[in-house]
Amino acid sequence: MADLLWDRGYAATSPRDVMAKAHVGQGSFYHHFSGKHDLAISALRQNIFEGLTEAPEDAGSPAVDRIEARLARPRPGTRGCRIGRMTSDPAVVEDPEMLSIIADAFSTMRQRWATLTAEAIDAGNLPGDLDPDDLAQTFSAVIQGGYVLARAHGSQEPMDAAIRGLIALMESVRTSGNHPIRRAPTQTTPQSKEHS
Amino acid sequence: MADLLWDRGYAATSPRDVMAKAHVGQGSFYHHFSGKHDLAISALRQNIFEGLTEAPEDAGSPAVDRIEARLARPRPGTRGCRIGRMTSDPAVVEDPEMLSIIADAFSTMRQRWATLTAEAIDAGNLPGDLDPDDLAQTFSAVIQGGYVLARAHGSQEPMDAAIRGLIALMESVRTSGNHPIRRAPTQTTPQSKEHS
DNA sequence: GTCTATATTTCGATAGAC
DNA sequence: GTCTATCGAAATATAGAC
Repeated sequence: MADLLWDRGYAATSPRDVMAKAHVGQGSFYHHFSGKHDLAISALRQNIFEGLTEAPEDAGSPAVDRIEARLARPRPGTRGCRIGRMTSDPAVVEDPEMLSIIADAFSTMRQRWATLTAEAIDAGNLPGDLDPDDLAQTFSAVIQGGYVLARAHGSQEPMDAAIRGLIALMESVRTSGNHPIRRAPTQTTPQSKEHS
Repeated sequence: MADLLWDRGYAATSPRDVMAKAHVGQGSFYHHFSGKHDLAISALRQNIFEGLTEAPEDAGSPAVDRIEARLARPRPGTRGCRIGRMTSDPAVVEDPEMLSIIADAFSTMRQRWATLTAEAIDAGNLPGDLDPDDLAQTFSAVIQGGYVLARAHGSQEPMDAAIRGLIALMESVRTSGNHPIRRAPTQTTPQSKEHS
């Protein structure tokens, strides 16, 4: 069902479609799952697991480069995001269980972006007055919005353009860093949270 | 039907729902419209007209300020975008007529952003190496993605955060402008497209 | 466990009275 | 123009044979 959930959404996917695609009868279906909702929960969890599983970037490069590499990661846009598209389906949003699974997925992504962004700021490659949590949502939003634009135009290009625009902004605000060459083996420049 | 199209989507909205909401019988419905699809086209056009109708910003302020003001415009996020949400509905995307109406709407928005961005670059308030068309898609994407995040969390906050993050980036890349005080009444600094 | 009926409701639309 | 009655198909699920 995972594929059908992604392509057709929850409300528009019937058990009949699932059974046809899986080449099973109704008996099998209702033996293994209590109904459409039960199966959808399983399929949703699987889609989210796959959507959140990403190849890690080169751990050695600066955080700001890892941000840009992650933003620029190829994403087939015209199919839409298997997680984000769920939010348009009222039957999903009105279901507390499904909605919380989706909200958790986006929270996980936001946390990843925020950590990376905070790293980049700490490294001195992004201005210190930027808020990592806000920027994290901006990154998520550009990707999610990119999917929407790609589907609206039936083309990958608008999504790529949106991400290019964001990366160009990132490059424009990029700062030169903490000058690690001048970093002495003793105390570095005094930072605030020195303890813990 | 416009409201139902926004809230429930195309596929999930039945003529029965529409007739109940409008307090009319089936006879009236099928007398004025040839069917569900016909009515949806009308409702979609109306929603897009309303979605594209915006109060103009203060014409006297710099273009970069008008961009930020337009980005920060209040948008009730948890209902989603009445245009963007259509792209999740396969029945809409697979219909060439509806899809082209939606694609045109996004093209109109992109054009508006691109014009504003080009103005800001010409005024010297944004770096000249930024691409107005790419940035225009970035702006659209942050807004569309903001809607997705707001619906995923059932809260306005993620959308506001995403837009705050983008505006903070804009402020960081903002440049001091063309120094209009030094602008002489004769020829200004030579620009490329002086003819036409 | 998997299959084939069957039940109930809704969908999208048509027919025909008024 | 607007109404009620009705149709054929699909959605979601249950019943019961094998």
